[in-house]
Amino acid sequence: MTQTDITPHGVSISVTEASPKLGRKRDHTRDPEILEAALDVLAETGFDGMTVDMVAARAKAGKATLYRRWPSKNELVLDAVALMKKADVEPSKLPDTGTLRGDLVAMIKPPSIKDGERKLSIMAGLFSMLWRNPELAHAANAALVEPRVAANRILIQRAIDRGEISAQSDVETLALISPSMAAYRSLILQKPVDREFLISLIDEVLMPAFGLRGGDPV
Amino acid sequence: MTQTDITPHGVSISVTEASPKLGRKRDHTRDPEILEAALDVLAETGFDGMTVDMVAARAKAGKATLYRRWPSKNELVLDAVALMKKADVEPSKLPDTGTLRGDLVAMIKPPSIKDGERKLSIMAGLFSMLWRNPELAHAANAALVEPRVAANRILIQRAIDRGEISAQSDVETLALISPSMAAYRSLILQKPVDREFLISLIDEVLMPAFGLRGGDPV
DNA sequence: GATATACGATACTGTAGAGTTTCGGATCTT
DNA sequence: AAGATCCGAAACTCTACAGTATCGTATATC
Repeated sequence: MTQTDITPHGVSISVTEASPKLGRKRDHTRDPEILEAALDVLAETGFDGMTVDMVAARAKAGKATLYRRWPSKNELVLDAVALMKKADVEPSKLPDTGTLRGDLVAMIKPPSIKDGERKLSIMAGLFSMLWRNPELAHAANAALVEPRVAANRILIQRAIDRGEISAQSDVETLALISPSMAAYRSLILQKPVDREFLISLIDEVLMPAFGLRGGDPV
Repeated sequence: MTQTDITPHGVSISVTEASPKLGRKRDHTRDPEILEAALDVLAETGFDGMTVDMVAARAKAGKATLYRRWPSKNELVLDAVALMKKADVEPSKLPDTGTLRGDLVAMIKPPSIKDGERKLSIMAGLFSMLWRNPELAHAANAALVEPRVAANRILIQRAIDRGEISAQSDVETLALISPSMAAYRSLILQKPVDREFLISLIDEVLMPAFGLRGGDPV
């Protein structure tokens, strides 16, 4: 399971599997580039606005090359979304400031905000598709949202463990607040999910919901 | 401004405006039926999956009839979404139980839940479209979400006025919590926004955020 | 360096659906 | 009742795009 072994989506095209004694090997090193291009186009135009030609052009690849690797636009997008999982937050890299609020604030550094914005764009682009494709809906949630929710879960659990917040707290619901409101704000209100918003979210909603008071030290 | 004067979307097609001395008048009484059919199809298949033929079939109308009234599928959908505004919650009909929690719980009676589900379906169907059409995004928010947020604002303001919750409460942010989390749960998690969820939302998130304790008397 | 193969570019095919036109029948107006 | 106009149905055109096929070029393997 190497790093480059990304998302073969299980579809083996070559049935004959003839022995390639001579010639050129299939260059799979460009797969991630193509998938990233697909994500860009997806985020910019949405699934239905997105054409395979756009993706090919963006990746400077031939359309035929894309079809050599993915049997359809659907599979391409599915793989592209799956690629996002690589950005999973490692538990060991989570902030550990000693207070829940400190941890939450530490989570919203600029690179994280930008990453979040891209994920929301991709999510928005997927939506019409999502509605008719439960498999994709699940994959999208797993790749785009669940990592952040999982991180929140860990931070909250830590706060419970050190007695900062009540052990009766509903971790599952609480971990969903921030992603929920960020998604709504971005996807529906089409307003930016910036530091100011996230801070006010922490102080106005999250901290009270944890039974704590929001603070000013940012 | 009569009741039936729904959504002329400002496009006057008849340039000549010749005097129709004889014959049959255009039957605009069916416009709402057609728009409701459009909303149904939209909720079921999403904007991009929706075809004008589907809408015509559902409304038992000819496709030509639709195009006689709306210049394009876009305008049709725009008008259909605008139609939803009719379901605006009248402030005078809002519950007034004496406590904020009582009011909030009273808001989630079954018919309201069903209405909310339909709105979320429509919202989901619109999404890919929304992404490329800010005008529609605004109209959708105004018609589908804003009414509920406005109702929440009123309930919260009342609670402030009678001293139940702090006057420093951020009404705007707090009014958004419930719609945000409901939308996220439905659109992204594709889980039902049912009474159980809404109650736990009130008790686990809203009430603490208001500085109150959730109660059991449902 | 020869050769087989993958590559990017581009031309092509097939289909689905937006929007138009046509037409016989229904219905409002006088 | 008569005539003008609207209706639903269905056939039609046109365009966009998914997916395929072709071709000259580039490159890895031998």
